[in-house]
Amino acid sequence: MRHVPQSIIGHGKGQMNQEGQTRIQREKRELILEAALDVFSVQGFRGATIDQIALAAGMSKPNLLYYFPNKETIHHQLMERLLDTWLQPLEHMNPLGDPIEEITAYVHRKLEMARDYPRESRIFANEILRGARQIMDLIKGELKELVDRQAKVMGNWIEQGRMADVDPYHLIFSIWATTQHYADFDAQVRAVLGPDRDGDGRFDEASAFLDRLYRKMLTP
Amino acid sequence: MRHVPQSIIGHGKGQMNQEGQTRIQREKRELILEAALDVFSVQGFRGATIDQIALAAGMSKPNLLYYFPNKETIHHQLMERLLDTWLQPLEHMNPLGDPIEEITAYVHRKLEMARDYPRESRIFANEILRGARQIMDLIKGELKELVDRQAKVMGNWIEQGRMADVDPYHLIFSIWATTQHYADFDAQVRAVLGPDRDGDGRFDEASAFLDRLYRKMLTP
DNA sequence: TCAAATTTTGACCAATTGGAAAAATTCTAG
DNA sequence: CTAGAATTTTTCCAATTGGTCAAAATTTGA
Repeated sequence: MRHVPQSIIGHGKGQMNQEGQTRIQREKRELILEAALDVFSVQGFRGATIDQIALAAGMSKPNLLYYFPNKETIHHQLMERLLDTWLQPLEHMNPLGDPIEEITAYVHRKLEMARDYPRESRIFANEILRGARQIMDLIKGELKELVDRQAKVMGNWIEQGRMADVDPYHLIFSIWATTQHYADFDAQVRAVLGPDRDGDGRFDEASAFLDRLYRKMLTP
Repeated sequence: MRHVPQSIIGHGKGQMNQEGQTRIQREKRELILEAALDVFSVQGFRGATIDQIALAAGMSKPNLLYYFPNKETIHHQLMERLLDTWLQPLEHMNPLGDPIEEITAYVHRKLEMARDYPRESRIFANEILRGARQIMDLIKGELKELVDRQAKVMGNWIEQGRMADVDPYHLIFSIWATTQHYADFDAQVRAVLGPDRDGDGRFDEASAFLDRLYRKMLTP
């Protein structure tokens, strides 16, 4: 009989723990998602094959399909978990801090993420380019709520005359755009800057540039 | 015998014109590239099938393959032609004009392109996300040369104290990022702004926002 | 140790897809 | 009109790929 690992707790005289997952299941799922991150971020959803992911995870395709029912589920689950990481910097904006420092700090954190987690950035870019079909619920839910909340914080700052009067939503969009650009369009950035400025130097330059850009814009 | 439409001028007692293309060839190639733009911009390179493109162009798959030898060639040729359109706004920057007006005008033109030609923007985003394998030569050639040239123009403006001292390359990147964001990440932008601000209003808001952003940054 | 449960494997299948070959049809210059 | 060239259609194929299934191997709690 085919065994579905997502079985209910207490089913049979199982050897599962409280989470309904065995040790091996936890480890292998983790391994698969990590491999999927590698493959999806380079190949996109349609371009990635289950075989590639399985290979990257060091197992056979049927073995992988023992842990996830299909490709879409892998992708969706990966997305869900990445969104949290991805939004974290925005959560950390402190309403009690100085507006300009808070926002530029956010810019820097976001740029660091583009540098340190380019795979995550590219997977999102890919998914949203395609219309975000698989995560539209998350975007209209979790993500929108967070943005709405922080936009309100900025709105208050503006009312108090502590930062320039700019549309908070478009401000956030511009921060996303300018920072993620260095991950998503890396190939172009490198090609244009040339082999001279090849190391991670471009991120330092970008950091200085964006700092000036936003300080100037936000100063009332 | 299989006929290769790309035959040499003067071969046989052909009925071709000077360009080595018959009327039908010109029309059909055009039709195919337009259809390919539709399909590739939505599905990406791997996701698009020759069948889909053929259907969109109103012909059969083998018929399409009479005009283009394979999928890659269609994509590459489409890319080549789009790059010109895409770079045009940057060419129009006038070294003799006022720096701030020239650059903000560029921003506005670029934003209008994101609004009016989102398919083109998305195809590029997709290609560059994938490492730009198919157009790296164009990026390192045509595109880089244009950027280098305009970066030099900006460098002169900076030397003359007519605009703030910012890295021209990162300035250009930021303009690309912020404007194309509204085409490439359209799904997210719409979802976050909600159904209220649904029309083309977001582009007007973005236009005002970016105008302020760059005027403030560029003023010495 | 051992039996039940879990994990892995190997063989397999059906659908999709890129592309080839050749016959059939349609154009077009003279 | 007509012959040769260009275009379109029909048929087909091989590779890839998502996914299934049953049997074999391994792990685990008692």
